[in-house]
Amino acid sequence: MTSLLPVFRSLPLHLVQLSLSAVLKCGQSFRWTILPGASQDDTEYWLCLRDRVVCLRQSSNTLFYRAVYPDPQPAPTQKALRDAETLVWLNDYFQLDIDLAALYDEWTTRDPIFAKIKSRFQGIRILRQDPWENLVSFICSSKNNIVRITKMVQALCTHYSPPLVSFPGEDTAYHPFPPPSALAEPGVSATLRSLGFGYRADFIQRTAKMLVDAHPQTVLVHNHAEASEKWLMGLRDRSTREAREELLKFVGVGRKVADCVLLMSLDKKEVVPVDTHVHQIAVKHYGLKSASASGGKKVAMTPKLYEDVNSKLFNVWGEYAGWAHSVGGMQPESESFFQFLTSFPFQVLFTADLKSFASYGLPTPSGSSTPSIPSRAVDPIVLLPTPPMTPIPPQLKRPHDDTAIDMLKKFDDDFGVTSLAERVKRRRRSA
DNA sequence: CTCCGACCTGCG
DNA sequence: GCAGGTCGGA
Repeated sequence: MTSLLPVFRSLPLHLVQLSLSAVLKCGQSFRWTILPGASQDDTEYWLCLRDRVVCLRQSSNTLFYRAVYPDPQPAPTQKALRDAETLVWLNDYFQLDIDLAALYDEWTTRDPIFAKIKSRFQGIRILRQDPWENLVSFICSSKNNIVRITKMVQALCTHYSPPLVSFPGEDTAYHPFPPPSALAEPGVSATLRSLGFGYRADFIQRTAKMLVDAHPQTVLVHNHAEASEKWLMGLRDRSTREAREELLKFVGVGRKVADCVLLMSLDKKEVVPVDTHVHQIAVKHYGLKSASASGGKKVAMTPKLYEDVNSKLFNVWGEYAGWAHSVGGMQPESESFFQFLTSFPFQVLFTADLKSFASYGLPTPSGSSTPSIPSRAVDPIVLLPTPPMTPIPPQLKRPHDDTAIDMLKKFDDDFGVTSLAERVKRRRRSA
């Protein structure tokens, strides 16, 4: 089994430019499989594309990549081509031509609030995702949380797209994201409801049908993008306003979802999607005038308010405001911040790997400021073992000491909030 | 054009 | 009873 996995190739890339542990679980893409290793840089991230499963691993200064195919024994020339393709995909998906360090510098200059939090959240960048997958994923996101969205997207793939690769002795096969035509059939809606999609089931089926009807398939080529997917991709070349207008025609797609898609798959880097938490952050940290006097409790997100928040943050952060929001949105008020803190890889860090916090762009425990980088990061490509597919040990699922709570208190102090430590305690008690 | 309730499911 | 939203009718 292990022998079927190709060796890793390496790409020089500093953690400042990309932090997989932060980016792949922060609510942009919901389809990455996390295979935890003994330590953080043994962790692997797997994503099933149309024709291959991409596997990534990261050390402080290197990104490691390989891909697994349905046909594991290609001709040598084919093999080289595949590696080249994977590298091209990586560059595109992570937008590695964009210098994130330079952007952080610019946001630091423009925004003292950003300057204060940036060291904790290094390497957070916007992915350049597939528009169709992105659209469906965010239709799922309304009134929802990351964990459940992840389950829904996974269910979508296993039920509506044939497995691309599977491994003997493992129960999980890897499925690509299903094409629009697979979700456009009338029966899909009922099936998705039975899978727990709730009211989003109808949105997804109807959106898929609208797309397929408007851009019918003339020729079906296996593993290739359908006409409607290409049309969606073409929105990258339209203006932000035009592209948004098109997206808003779909059911289940309001301003927030449309803006997420514009930012995360249609190259509209200046767009800041506004949710209730981003709104709160804009009021608290960026002096947005609160609509409801001093109370500031629950204000309905009207189109006008949306525009106010949106343009306010654009003015603060500038041309790459949407990218800045993915970092600035990681403030203690934000739900994504909380989910990020309590999500799996983070919790293992809390308990198992405190010394290397800084290397993951995460808060360093007071006292230690030196990120300890494992020395074998120099040449781990062939030597690294295949990551274990064992489930997460139960004792690692929750912090077993109070270190995590202490760190959260430090966050609370720094930001003048009192919620995080309490919320984690509550959550732990109920677990 | 703004306001308001309903909508699935899951978790506190 | 409410959640990172959207729809449709008043």
